[in-house]
Amino acid sequence: MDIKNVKGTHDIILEEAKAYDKIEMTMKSFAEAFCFSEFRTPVIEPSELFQRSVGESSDVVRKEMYTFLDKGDRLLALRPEFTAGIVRSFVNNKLYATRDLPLKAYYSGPVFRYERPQQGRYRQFHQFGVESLGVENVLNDVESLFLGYVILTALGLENVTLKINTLGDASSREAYRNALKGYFESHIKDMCDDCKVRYEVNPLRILDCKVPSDHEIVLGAPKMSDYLSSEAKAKFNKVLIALDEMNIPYEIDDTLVRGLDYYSELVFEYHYTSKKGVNYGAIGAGGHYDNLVEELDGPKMAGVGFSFGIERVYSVLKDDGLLDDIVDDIDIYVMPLSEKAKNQAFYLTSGLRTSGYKTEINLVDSKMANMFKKADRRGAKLGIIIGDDEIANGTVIVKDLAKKEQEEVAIDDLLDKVDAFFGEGQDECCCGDGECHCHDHEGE
RNA sequence: GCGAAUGUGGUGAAGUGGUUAACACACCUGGCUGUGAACCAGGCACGCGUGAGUUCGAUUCUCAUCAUUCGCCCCA
Repeated sequence: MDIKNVKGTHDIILEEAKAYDKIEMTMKSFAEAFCFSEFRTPVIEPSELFQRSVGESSDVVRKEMYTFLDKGDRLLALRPEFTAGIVRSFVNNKLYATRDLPLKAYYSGPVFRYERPQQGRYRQFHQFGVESLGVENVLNDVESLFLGYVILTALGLENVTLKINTLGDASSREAYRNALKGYFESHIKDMCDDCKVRYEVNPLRILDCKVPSDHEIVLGAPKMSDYLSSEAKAKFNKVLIALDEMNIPYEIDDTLVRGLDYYSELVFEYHYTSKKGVNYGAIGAGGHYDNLVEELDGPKMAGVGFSFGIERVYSVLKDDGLLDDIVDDIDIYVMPLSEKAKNQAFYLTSGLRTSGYKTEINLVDSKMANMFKKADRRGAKLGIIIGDDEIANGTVIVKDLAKKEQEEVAIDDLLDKVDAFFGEGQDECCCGDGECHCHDHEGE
């Protein structure tokens, strides 16, 4: 086939899909425990939504958005992130007036950015995240930050580095912005083209520049911390105290600015280096925003949130061997030995399936040896063999595939036999209803 | 947007300016017509990303193009 997946997209299939499911279930269950509620917002939104929220000066909007005209000449965009859509939904549905605040939402789904694909970077990728809207207490900032930390820990990641910084409140940023403008005024002519644009739209972002010659200049720039208002300092300190109290290790990184324009006050990133020493950079990030809700025509209220890149979390977990326990094994493999036996075996298989056993049947003509091979490949624990002799006797052969022991069982006794086999030596199913026998209920 | 590497079957891959494109794994068939191993005998790329050029002749050389992967920027 010469039709291939679109550049930068990837198929999440089979065992990988199973792993993604586990990751998302873990994230969701903790979000629920923190009393966040799920929001499912559209993949397509008016392009303007992101221009106003994420910001014209951000690379995400400037050059990475998937925008297009629909048949009604509306300029739409595939969402490059979730926050804008969540806030839009919050405002459209007037939740600020009808629900208790802060309104706490979580989300999970695909997002799109037109970038050059490479390690840990896709054009369609998946994010899980949360937003608290209408926050007044910095402890709500800490709540989100802590949730992200708890999730990563629960997934088994031990050496998460939490980097935090504060961008200050409006007056702090205004003062700092002016200071930066003043500092860079004499240097800007020697700096890269990106920085020239940043100088005009958002001088703060110049600090993020990685061009070596520019970096020299950046080193001499004024520091945010010197321009923080006393209120901003106090807020940031409250966060730090809370983190200390909760024994969450962090690093203050005063070069941390974030690429989306709506952040103010607290910003943070979760970094990770795998046990093999591969630095995956930020696997999740977030922060506080004072003006976004108002910017999108809602009341003046602050929000805070973070998001994880599921692909990156997956890579990190895989690299550290934390996904090795995920298997897609089946319970029972049914092997009919004749055309006539296939029918009988099929009815029997259907019965086992409705009883909750993951049962597969071989319906292609195969030699017995091949069927055993297939049973092994699928990880089946039990084999059921049925041939013309068994049909004549009203029995089947039930074989413990690991022990290679078998016995002939009357068809009427089959389910009891199977129940007995899977009942013993295994923990009681967490569903507790005695019906479900699958082994995949971790995280439910 | 910039830079680098790679492109041979189901998979991993070797290879050469010229007759049958190694080898291994997987898979299929038969030996063995009801039991998972092993063994034996066969089968499995009319094709070496695509297009053009050089040449008597190209999978092998040149150019272009596309794709993949990786790095930079930026980001999850």
